[in-house]
Formats: sequence, C-alpha cells, structure tokens
Amino acid sequence: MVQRRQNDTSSKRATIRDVAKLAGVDPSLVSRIVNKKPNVGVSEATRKRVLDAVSTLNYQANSAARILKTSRTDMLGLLLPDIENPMYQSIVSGVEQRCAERGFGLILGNYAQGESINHFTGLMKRGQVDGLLVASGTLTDNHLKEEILDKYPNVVLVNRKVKGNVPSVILNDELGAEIAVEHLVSSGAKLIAGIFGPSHIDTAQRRRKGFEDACRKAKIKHQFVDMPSWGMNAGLQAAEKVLRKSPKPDAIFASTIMMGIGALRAAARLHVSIPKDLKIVSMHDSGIANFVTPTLSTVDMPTKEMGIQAVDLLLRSIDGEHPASVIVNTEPRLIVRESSSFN
Amino acid sequence: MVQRRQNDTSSKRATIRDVAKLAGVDPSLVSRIVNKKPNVGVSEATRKRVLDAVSTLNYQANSAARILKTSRTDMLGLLLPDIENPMYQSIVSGVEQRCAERGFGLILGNYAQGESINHFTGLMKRGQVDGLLVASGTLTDNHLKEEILDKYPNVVLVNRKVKGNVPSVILNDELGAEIAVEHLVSSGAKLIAGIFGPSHIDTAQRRRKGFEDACRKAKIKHQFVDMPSWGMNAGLQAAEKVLRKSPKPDAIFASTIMMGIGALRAAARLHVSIPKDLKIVSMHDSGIANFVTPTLSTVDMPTKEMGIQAVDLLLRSIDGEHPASVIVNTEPRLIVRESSSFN
DNA sequence: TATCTTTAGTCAATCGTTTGAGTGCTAATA
DNA sequence: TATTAGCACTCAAACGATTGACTAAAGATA
Repeated sequence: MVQRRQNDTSSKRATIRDVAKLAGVDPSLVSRIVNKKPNVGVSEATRKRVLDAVSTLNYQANSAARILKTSRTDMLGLLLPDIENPMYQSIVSGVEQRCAERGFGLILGNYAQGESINHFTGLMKRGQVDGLLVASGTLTDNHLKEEILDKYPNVVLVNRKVKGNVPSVILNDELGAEIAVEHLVSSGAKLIAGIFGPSHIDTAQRRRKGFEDACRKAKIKHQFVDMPSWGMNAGLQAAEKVLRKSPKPDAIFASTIMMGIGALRAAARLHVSIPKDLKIVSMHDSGIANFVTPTLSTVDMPTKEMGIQAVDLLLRSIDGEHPASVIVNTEPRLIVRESSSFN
Repeated sequence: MVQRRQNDTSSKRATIRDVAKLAGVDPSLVSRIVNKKPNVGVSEATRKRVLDAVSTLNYQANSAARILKTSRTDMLGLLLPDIENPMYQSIVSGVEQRCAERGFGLILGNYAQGESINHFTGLMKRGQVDGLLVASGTLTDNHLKEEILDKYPNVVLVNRKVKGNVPSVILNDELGAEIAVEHLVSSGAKLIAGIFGPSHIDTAQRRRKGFEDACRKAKIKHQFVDMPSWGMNAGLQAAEKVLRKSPKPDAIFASTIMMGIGALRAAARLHVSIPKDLKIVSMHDSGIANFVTPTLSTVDMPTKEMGIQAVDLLLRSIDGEHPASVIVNTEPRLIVRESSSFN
C-alpha cells in the first residue's frame, strides 16, 4: 500500500534560492527580474548575472509554489463532450492558439460521459485552473447549470447559451443554415429535409430556425427531423427516415458535418443517387469532407474564431468583468463539393 | 498592464484551518483524517466531527499547497500529435480510464506542431505533472530523444519505441498486418500494395515487416509505398500512385484507417470498383469505417488496452522502477466490411 | 505504587515563491 | 551642509497543506 514515489534520485530541480546564491543576490530580486516586474531598480550587470544563473541552472519556477502564493494558475480548462466530432478540433485549435498568445496553459478534458464531468470540474474546485470553457452540445440546460454554471464563477459556454448571466460565445447558426438552404434552392431543390440535434439545445434550435426561415423565405417545401444526438449515426437514422417517406426529399440539410456523413451513408444504403436525386449540404467544414464519396458540400463556420473569442471572454471574466455574450460574426463560407453539384 | 485578477469576491474557499477550527481539532489531524493515513489514532466521534466540518465547508485541499509540500501532482500528461486520427481517441479513452482508476488526473496536450512540444514539456519542467505519455507518430528518434526522453525522467512512449532504456508500449503491428494480408489473400487478391507511414518510424517499419513477411509466406506478389505522414491525404496520394501503375494491384493494405479512407477516395476518383476490382483493408478500427462508402474493412487493434498499459508502465516508472517495454498482445480482430467482400 | 504502552491528539518546521516594507548608499537640490 | 530623492537591493511574512516529533491522559502490567 505504501507508494514509495522517488521524486528523482540525484538531480533536484534548481530553486529560486539556488539561482540567488549563484548570482549573489536575494531570492526576491531574482523573482522580480524573472517575472519582469516594472519599477524594479536593478543594474544591467546584476540582471545579467541573474539571467545567466537562471540559464546555467536551467531554472523554472515551481508552479505549485507560485500558484500557492498568487492563487493564479494561468491555466484554463476546456471541456469537450466528444473529441470525435471534427468541429471540436477546430475549436481546440482556436482556444489553444489564444491561450498561448495570452500566456495561459490549457487543460483539455475529453469527457464523453456525464459522470466524469465531476472529474473535470474538480480542476476548478481544487484550484488547478483559473477558469473553464465548456463546449457541451448535449447536456441539458438544467444539468449544465446545476453541475457547473451555478457552482463556479469563471465559466464561458462555447457554441451554446443558456438563460442567465453566464457569458457565452456562439455562431451565427441561423445565417449558416440560411446559406445552406439558399444553395440547395439555387441548385434546384424542391423539397428539403433538415436534420437537427437535440431539440432542447439552443444550438439546434437556432439552426432549425435559420433553416425554416430560409425555407419560408424561398417559399420551398421542407420538413425536419430532430435527433437526440449530433453524430454520424443520428444523421444516418434521420436521413433514412426522411428518404423512406413519400414524397421523398430531393435535398438534405444536415446541421453538423457528422450528420452529413451519416446522411451520405443513408443515401448509399438506399441507393439514392447523389447529387442527381438528392443533394446534401452540412454545416461545419473539416478535412473529412474531401474524403468521403461523394465529397460533401459544407458551410464552413468560424469555429476556430469562436474558440479564440471564448478565451478572450473567459480571461475578461477572470479579471472580474462581466462580459456580455458574443455572436461570432465572421461570414460563414459555402464550400460546394460533389454532394450538391454536377461537376 | 496591471492585471487585476480578482480571485473572487466574497466566498473564499475553505482551508484546512477552517475545517480544523470548526471541528475543534488541529489542522494536522484533519489532514491525516482526510487523507486516510494509517496508524492515526482518532476516535470515531472526532472523525465524524471532522468529516462533517469538511462537508459543511465543502472543503477540498488546495492542490498547489499539497503539491508544493509533497512534490507530487497526481497528474499525468499525454502528448497527442493530432487529435484528428481516430486511433488517438481510443488511446485517450484507455489512458483516461486507467488514470481515473489509479486516482490520477490527466492533462491532454494536443500539439500538432513540433514547436509547441516545449509548451507541453513545460508541464514536466514546471512540475505540473508526475510523468509524460508520448504518442508521437512523426517525430524522429533524435528529436524525440533530445527534446523529451533525455531531459525528463518519467516518460513512456506509446505506440512507438526507440533505442535506449525508455519504456514503451507498442502493439503487435506485425500480427495486425499479417491478419490483413491473409484476409486479402483469401479474398482472392493476386497483387497487394501496402501503404505505410514514415519509413524512419519504427511503427511503420513493423507494419511493413509484417506485411512483407505475410506476403512472402503466402507467396503473393506485393509492392509498397512509404509516405511522410499517416493521414487521409497521404493515403490518397499513395493509393493513386499504385493504382496508376501497371500491373495495377487488386488489393491495398493501408497501415492506418486514415490512409484507408484516403485509399477509398483514390479508388473513387479513378473509378476503380470496390470490392470488384480492388479490395481495401486498413489497420485500426473506428466508427467512421461504418460510414464511408463502401464501408471499410479493418483490423481492430487493441489501442485502448495500449493506453491502459501505458499508464501502468508510467506509474511504475514514477515509483522508481525501470519497467521493461511491453507489447500488447490482445489479439487483433479482423472486421470485414464492404471494401473487401461481396456481401 | 511505579512504570510502561497505547490512544488521541498537538506542535512546528517545511515545501518554493511572491511582495509589501524596509535599508543603505549616492547624487541632486535647497 | 542638511535634506531629499532615487537607486539597487534585502528582509521577512505569507500562501495552505503535510509530517516527524512530541505530549498528556488513561489503562495495563509488574
């Protein structure tokens, strides 16, 4: 039972005291120099001695000690519901980039299961991160509130919003859906089926609203299916369902790329010819869209930008502001591929 | 410039002293009780008072303080080269599971770029993790050694090994490749092309060895292409290359599922009919294999188990052992789908 | 009764930084 | 010449938990 954890053998890491000793100064001065504190009187010669000592000893401040003293970790946590969805890669990349720019580290939590949320919020509870980014596309509003939002002060929702004063960053989902619908209409669609995620999630609701508004505006017949999840399987099921109906739609709007891939598969299974008898467009773009057959037309949403802005919001929240929620307004970009066009 | 970071307003987190005061005991006793130290004399009444105080105050030990004192973080880091490859999801899930079982937290580093490795190793350098799991499929041996293995004591390589005494966990790649080849042969293949990752990486070498050995054993004609990366695009390029040769292979063995998807796409572009004129099998299984058209036959490798064993090895290494490297010997499982079979 | 053990706790040093409050010293000003 | 201002630093008290060493009281043993 005794866990003898030898914290290594010979070479202990250098402390600030070692550096101070080697440079012949007080530790406090080392601290101020290393952290580039303003208004510190220090001669060039001393600064150089200290910095040299730092690099000969390969000194790096022990972060536990620093955190203990300052009660700041300079770390952010990002909760991802499932890493599988390629949209999250893009969010991650934006978040990562901005964290690096702002001098923050990032802890990814890839917690697919509801239970393990606690595992993640423990980071906050134990003071290991200064704030949390939550990108959950499936938790109910209540669950989200009870487990996270009401418990912790510095949280920003990504691609999601709930009632209340929790800052969030979302996309212009309505516009994205509208662009997709317009494309399908101008490609000759007469009856469009929309397939969506969980109807209790605001993100799904916005996409459906954009879809329906655009269809009404274009005076085109349409129908929709709400699914309990956002994945390939949900897309497959939904598409099979609509393709078995009569009249059969001649276009599908998939509200995520994973659902789009599912829809593609449904068409293949039912021997529906794409794009001749059915056109498909999905929201979000990702490398995989170029590798399925037929390649998948998408509306590329600014998900990376969303990640960037989410970090900015969180940092402001950590600084004590109460930032307003944001809609990322970078224009979505239609990418036409084989699934919706001849040639 | 002044970052006023208000560390929240009203309610500070309870410290061990608060708990001690409320329970009317010394902080040290609280520590011993909370951490379930053996050989601590404590009456049931006192224990209950303390535990009650803990829960009324919602006390959680400040991890910075604990880490500072014990110099253990109970955190592991996992470096992922690219989150896109679905194989990594499976590794992550194994690693996550075992970490949870062993009471360790996990920090995921999704660092696609070589540069940002330092970003990741900083975790170790600053003492934020007790050890590192490195799943790099592209870094050269030298780079890996210089940047990570030689610098830090507690590192385990995942799906990779290098000369020297760094413990690693790998799969039986030869066997996986062999199973794939045997399947292709028994499906009637006469000329198999193998497509592989970077030839300087041991993982790629093992797969190629397994491939070539199996082909020789089956006395079947074969050829191969080495690519500089493991992704869909590499698979596409490699497959286009072999499919333009004459004689044209009638089977492709893709050494990763991403390459398999790329190969599928190449066949579509060149109007090669699958599985009639070309059969494809890839290594690794993942949900996407069921959603491409045609669905992709795979050899499911025990990647999750690899993640589990990697954690075990790392924990032993942290405990001061010098564990030997491991080959995960769970039998790979052939999953036949449309890309290699007529119904 | 005197001594030893056990039980149920307490004391205080320590981990490595950060930071408000000094302290000498030199140079400039009145 | 006396005072002040600035420079280049140093001192020491935290931050919150852990842990080896110690103690007071009760019970057991001789």
